[in-house]
Amino acid sequence: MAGRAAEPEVIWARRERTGRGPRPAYTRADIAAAAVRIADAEGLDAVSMRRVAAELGCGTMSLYNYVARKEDLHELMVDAVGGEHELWEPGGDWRADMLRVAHQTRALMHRHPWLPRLMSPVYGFSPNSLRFVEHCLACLDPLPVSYGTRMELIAMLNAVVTMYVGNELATAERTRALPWSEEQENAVRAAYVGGRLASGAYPRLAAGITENPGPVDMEEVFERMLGRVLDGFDPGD
Amino acid sequence: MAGRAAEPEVIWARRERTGRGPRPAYTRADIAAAAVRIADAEGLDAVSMRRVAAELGCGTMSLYNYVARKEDLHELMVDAVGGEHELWEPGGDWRADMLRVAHQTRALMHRHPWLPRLMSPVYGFSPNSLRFVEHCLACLDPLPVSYGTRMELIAMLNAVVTMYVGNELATAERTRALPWSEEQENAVRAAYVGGRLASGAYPRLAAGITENPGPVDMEEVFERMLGRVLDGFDPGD
DNA sequence: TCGTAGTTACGTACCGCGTACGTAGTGCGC
DNA sequence: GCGCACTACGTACGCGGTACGTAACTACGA
Repeated sequence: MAGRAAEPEVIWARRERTGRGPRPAYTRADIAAAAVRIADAEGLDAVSMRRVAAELGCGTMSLYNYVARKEDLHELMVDAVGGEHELWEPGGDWRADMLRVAHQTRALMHRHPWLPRLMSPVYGFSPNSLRFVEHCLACLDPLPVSYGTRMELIAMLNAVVTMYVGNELATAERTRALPWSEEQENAVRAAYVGGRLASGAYPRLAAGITENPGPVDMEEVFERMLGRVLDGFDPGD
Repeated sequence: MAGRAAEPEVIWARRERTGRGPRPAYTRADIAAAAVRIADAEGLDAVSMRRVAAELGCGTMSLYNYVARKEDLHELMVDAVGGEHELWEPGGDWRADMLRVAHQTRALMHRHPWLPRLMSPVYGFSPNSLRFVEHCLACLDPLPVSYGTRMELIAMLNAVVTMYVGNELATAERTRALPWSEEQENAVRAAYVGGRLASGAYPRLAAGITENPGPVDMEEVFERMLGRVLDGFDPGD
């Protein structure tokens, strides 16, 4: 009957400073930066409330004055690195501009390998996310399709980039905690898959591997993928 | 100096029964089924080693005879529901067949809302995953492009479907643990975004919302997306 | 045939996690 | 200048993954 109201909390909807009481010792930016520093250096799993508090030099529970849940800390992190996106004046060639966006996103994720894991649709409303989408829309001004379609383009391009780079980085991020190296893990997996393919149960898969046994050029694949996504939206004038 | 070897462990590479010692009380299928049951009913976060062991009726640590890490349990889950994919004799129309694959995947994810979260590239080697990819390749037999390109098509389609359905389900899965409803959360977010848009800082975003204020038909969007992905690979003969 | 080695089963224990709660201190607004 | 809303943070709870030790059990080599 008593208890608390249990109203939905969206961190961006609450102003950072309320006026009353002692001035907070840290800003949201400070906290986000500390968390990002830890995640970059030690992986996302090292980002705990205690660890971030220690990094800041304050008590663990003090963090809860700034964020209601750990998840909000993640939102702060995503927004913070989203601010690293360089926004330029679109040049009129929407295809070139969107390619540049995609490459920038990929670079961002390489700088912060934990980012793909935190890329969630529900985080799409942070200040820097809004800015980013607005910038994409500006790049798409010359594209003669509805806003709805433009949004779909942006969503799809981001999804594909996130998935692609997530794949690129997954093993690396994963094996960070494990007692063996990425190469060892890959070797064991390759040996296992090789054995399965040799069983003859997957003829096409085997043929695919045979066709191109060497390591794939990931840059090339990425480029091709982007091209295909954009093709799907090109009215072809 | 002593310690253990610390060799990479891939669960699929080790046979289920070794012959020596008492016969195991459960099969991998039993364990996977128990975990899936819990995840379906109570969400992925309810799937803990203790909880799964309780569901099976055995001691917690007994599970570690079957899986080396909790992550392996996740692999078992993904593989188990992957077995629900219905594989048919491809009919010669690769486009229709791949659309059917995509719709089936989406249905699978709706049945198991935790699946998108576990869809990781490193899980791509389980028996049922291999079967699934082989089946997709069979569907693509009529498509006159290299195996490499076919693999890229499969990867991209799966990525897009996973992202799309993940978005669809994210809030639902997320708010399961929270003390307020999905509708309340959405309302608060919408109010916040409305306020930001009213600030005038994001004119194109605002225009986009104005253009289509009603709720979007997600089915339609899904269909359009699939079409675009496939278009990108259609040589057009 | 019979050890014995490789397994299974599982209780106990450790450490780290997110976070509820209570208390003390602080400074703006009335 | 009083009071209240806020900050700071120590303590504690319950739960998580899992290392480790022990006891029972069974297929295999001698």
